[in-house]
Amino acid sequence: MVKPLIFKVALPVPIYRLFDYLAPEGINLDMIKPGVRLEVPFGKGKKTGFLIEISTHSDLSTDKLKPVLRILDDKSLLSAKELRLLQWASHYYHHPLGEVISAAFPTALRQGKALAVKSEKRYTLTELGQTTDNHTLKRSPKQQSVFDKFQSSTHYLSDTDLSAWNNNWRPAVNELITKGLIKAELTETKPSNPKAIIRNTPLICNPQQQQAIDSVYNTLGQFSVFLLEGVTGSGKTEVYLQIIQAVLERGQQVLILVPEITLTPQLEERFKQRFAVNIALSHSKLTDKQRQIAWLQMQQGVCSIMLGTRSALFTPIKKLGLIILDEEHDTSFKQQEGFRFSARDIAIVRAKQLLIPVVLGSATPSLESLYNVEKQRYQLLHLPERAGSALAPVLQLMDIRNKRIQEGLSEALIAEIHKTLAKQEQVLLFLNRRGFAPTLICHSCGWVARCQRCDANMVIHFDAAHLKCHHCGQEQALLKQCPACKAGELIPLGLGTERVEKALAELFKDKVTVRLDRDSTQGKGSLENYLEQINAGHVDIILGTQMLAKGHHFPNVTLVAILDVDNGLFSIDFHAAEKLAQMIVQVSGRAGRAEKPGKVIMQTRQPDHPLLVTLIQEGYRSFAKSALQERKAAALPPFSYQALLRVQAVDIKMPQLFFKALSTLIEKHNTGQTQVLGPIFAPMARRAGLYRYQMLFQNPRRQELHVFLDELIIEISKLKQAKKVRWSLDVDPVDLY
DNA sequence: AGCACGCCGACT
DNA sequence: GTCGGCGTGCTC
Repeated sequence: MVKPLIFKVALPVPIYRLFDYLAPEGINLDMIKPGVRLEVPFGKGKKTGFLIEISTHSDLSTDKLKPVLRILDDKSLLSAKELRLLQWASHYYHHPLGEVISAAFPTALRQGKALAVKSEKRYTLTELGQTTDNHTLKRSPKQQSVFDKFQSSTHYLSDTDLSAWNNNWRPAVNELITKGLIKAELTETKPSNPKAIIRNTPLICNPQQQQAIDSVYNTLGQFSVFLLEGVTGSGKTEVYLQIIQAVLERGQQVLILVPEITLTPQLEERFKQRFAVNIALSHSKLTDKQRQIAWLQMQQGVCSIMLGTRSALFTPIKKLGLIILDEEHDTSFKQQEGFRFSARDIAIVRAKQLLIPVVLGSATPSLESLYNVEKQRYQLLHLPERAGSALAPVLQLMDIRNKRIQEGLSEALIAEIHKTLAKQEQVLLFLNRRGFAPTLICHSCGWVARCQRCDANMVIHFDAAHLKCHHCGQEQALLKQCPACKAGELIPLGLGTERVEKALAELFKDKVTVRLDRDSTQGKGSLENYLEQINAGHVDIILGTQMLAKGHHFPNVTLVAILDVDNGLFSIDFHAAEKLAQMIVQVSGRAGRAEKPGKVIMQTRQPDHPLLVTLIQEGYRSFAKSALQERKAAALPPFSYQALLRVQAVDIKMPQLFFKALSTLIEKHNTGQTQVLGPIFAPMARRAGLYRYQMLFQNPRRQELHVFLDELIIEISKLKQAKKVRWSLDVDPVDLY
């Protein structure tokens, strides 16, 4: 008797194991390769899974196995290497393979839908819709949808669309063309001419830029990691563009990852201006359909450049020749829930696997990356000055101890603002707290408005006349009377952007202030609108939160003030100092241009704080050096490796029981040097109604830590106490909250 | 994660 | 007497 063939299938379920199915009969094994999507019965229903292995063995007896219902792809959409990368990531981050692979696919494909785009042919429709008033075409909904698809110049067309076009729409257009009433033509687009990659000419680079370009150019076709360190305005983008050009000329594709694409429309614009090739975008603001098209276009090699965020990392790419990761220090490259991967770290693994270079860019490189430079794992490319000999902004600490402060603004700062505005220049104020005030307190009895579900105070938002919890999003109407003593006056305590905005309106009556925070830029396009206003010079003072620190550049801003720099100095998380230093440098990079150097003022009550002093007197690199020394002394990353086990539950007892059951297992498996810290309460012990505990594992040897974690995960998934809590393992955590 | 099975309270 | 609460266990 012939042994039946077994398909080992990864399913998008939180289970750390593959599922065995009977292969369909009479399949051609030469055709069916790992990576193909399968429809399989699972429990009561069906699921879309991914073929991982074909075998003749199963731990279960054949009669327990169900047959595969359908093979969804005739060819795997992922290359063997791409599949292997996902398997590596699943293993490294200890996340179930099916969920990891699933995360790499666009939503529709994940759900087992057929490919929306089958044809590899592209068609161009020119000048459609030039009808005269008398001869408007009547279009059926189907025709209309085809018409809409062709509104932009070049389109990637599915077979269905093509036949819809030919059958329904083209005869009508042809008739009008014959009558001379419409100019429209659908032509097959010729493959792009490799000579016509560039629309305009590259800029002339300074020696450092040229050296950076040459260094990467010389390693094309080999694995190499570059850290491109350059301040704002040093011409990093031009370096990217010229390296990309070289890769495109080799007939290869490029993947560019950025922290938040909505903040970098100018980057996209520069790519479009420079290159005549097709560019795919991938980020969360696009529809699922748009993302899927972009995904397939990269997979099939139709687009040459993909510009995307974290999740774009897993896009299959036919001929990937280079990965660029801009603002590499940015923690949004680390996914903070579910599959907690670092797009930066996996990008390097992907590059290594494909033998291609990867360029990490930043004005404020992460300590890990600087350490890797020191260890000669990465090659440093330094762009030391602002291109066009612009001057770097001057950083200065403003001691506000014992000084009069009006709504967060010292008199000296107010004077500086006046001075700047008098020169018709703009001012940028930075306060990383939205809302009016972070606390509502009773003047009579001391009662404080707390969130019911979190260990946090409710934040006052006068704009929306609400109290809002910034941790769980819960809102309630603004209170008029103290609910505790029914007598006292309720007073807003502390400072938020709304409050400063109000103060600015009174202090600078004839000036225009805009506030940029998550609340004020809710509406679609409203941020862009504000930015336009600012750059058109209609705004005098810009006030905002963290979102100002990224991407945008305001050439007419010559004064930047960080209102409360001390806030970042006190944190239990050892990453805080690094993040603060990066924030300060990034914010100061928003200002000034060649002929108008910027000035950056930091209000502080800790003017002697070593972090601030080092940063200001000696710059980011010196700060990083001393911060790395501190990390080394404390054996913290990058001198050791960490994983954080987070556990939460509505009932406070459940995490406690969980850890109690786990502790003996940890002892049993921890035969190496893994340090176990905790369990302790998370810094915010209760959030959104859940009690949160955590346990930190640390080991100077990565391999040893991972062996331990592997064993631990197996034990946890067997643990019955684990079913009563929500637990997750965060490998290389960047946020210990 | 879903989903069903299973054993205890307020309803026609 | 039933409908349904979510605790428990399984999914090839």
